[in-house]
Amino acid sequence: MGRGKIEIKKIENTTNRQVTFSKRRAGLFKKAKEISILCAADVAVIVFNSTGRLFDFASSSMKRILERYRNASGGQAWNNEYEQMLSQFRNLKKENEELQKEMSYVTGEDVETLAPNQLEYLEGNLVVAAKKVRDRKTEVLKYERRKTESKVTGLQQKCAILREWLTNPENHEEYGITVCNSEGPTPPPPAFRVQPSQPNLQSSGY
Amino acid sequence: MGRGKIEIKKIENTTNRQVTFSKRRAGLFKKAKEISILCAADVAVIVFNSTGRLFDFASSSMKRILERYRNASGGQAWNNEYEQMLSQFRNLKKENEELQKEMSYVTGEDVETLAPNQLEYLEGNLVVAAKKVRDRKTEVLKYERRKTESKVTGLQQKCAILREWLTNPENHEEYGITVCNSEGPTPPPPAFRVQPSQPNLQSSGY
DNA sequence: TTACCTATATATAAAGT
DNA sequence: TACTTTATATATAGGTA
Repeated sequence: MGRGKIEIKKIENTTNRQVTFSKRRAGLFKKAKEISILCAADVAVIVFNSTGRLFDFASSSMKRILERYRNASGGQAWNNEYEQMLSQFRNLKKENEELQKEMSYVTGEDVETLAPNQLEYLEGNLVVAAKKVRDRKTEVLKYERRKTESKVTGLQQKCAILREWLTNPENHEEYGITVCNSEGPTPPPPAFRVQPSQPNLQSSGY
Repeated sequence: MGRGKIEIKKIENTTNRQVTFSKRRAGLFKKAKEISILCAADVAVIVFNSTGRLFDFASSSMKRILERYRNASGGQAWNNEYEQMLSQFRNLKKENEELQKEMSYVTGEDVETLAPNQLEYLEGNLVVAAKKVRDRKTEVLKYERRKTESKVTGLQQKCAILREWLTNPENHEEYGITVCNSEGPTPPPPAFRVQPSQPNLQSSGY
């Protein structure tokens, strides 16, 4: 339809291509509108031109048509992002429910449903956990005591040095800043990590 | 274009409408294909006919075009469902991480990061939980013992009756099936619910 | 439905302005 | 570059099979 017949293949001349695009886009949208009115159809057209610009037409709400499309196409041609998140979401939800259930067991709140042998096992775990916590508490307290003691020792040494200075003022230069900064010979604690209040726990192994 | 001109308004004759729909749908998709080839455009067309059936055309992957549309339209015309799920997803994830952290504390696995007073508190909770579980276990065991005892009593009664029958065979008809089914007078347990191994825990209150 | 026919309405390629 | 014109290609309404 035009002065000459054209082959359906990419128009290489840029200007020409843009002109044709504008004309045909208008035609396409007009046709879409007509079929939607004539046949009571719901139509959406989405077009990106070769430079990536978006043009769209929808006979009603684009949002609604796309939602409807997602339902009708059975999630088949839906975007990965959505599907992936949906599946991740379900997994998370399941995991969450299990965690909450376990949590309710482990706090002794929802144990009415458990059989005697399960109760036995749970009790054992709780006792072990309590012991671990108690042991750790002891360890920490011991470490802090040691730290404090070494601080005391350090201060005592410092005092001794100061006293020495007062007694023999001519030896001042022999002791430098070194002495003043030393707070004691206590070694760092075994595997003692202090982290901020929100540590990242990725592993679920317990 | 056709034998006669038609007004652009809904075609009331159903057959006619369906025929026109088929023809124009084919035309629309053809035009969409042509513009996509001629102008190197990316085109998607979605059509629902008046009975709700879906027809679609995409010059490349429908999935990709819709994703691209979502980005290009700035999420404006995106479906609520997605946004809502995204926010729910984030909440769940956060909740999940917290639960896992708590779980790791409560099993005594990840207590290195806790301060002495936190350890003290945790230990207290664990001891309380262990006691609750132990108490429940005792309760269940007592209940089961009672049940067994009443079963024994029932059987003893049955035996007595059978012995009685053997002694005085002429009184058989006085005792019916009733006696044989009675397993004892034990009342139902106080708030004792036995559920299958995977109970549904919907409430998160604890 | 589905496909074919054909007169006509429309769309549009290319040229003009 | 953008609008108008115009010759021609295409789409399709209304039939028929």
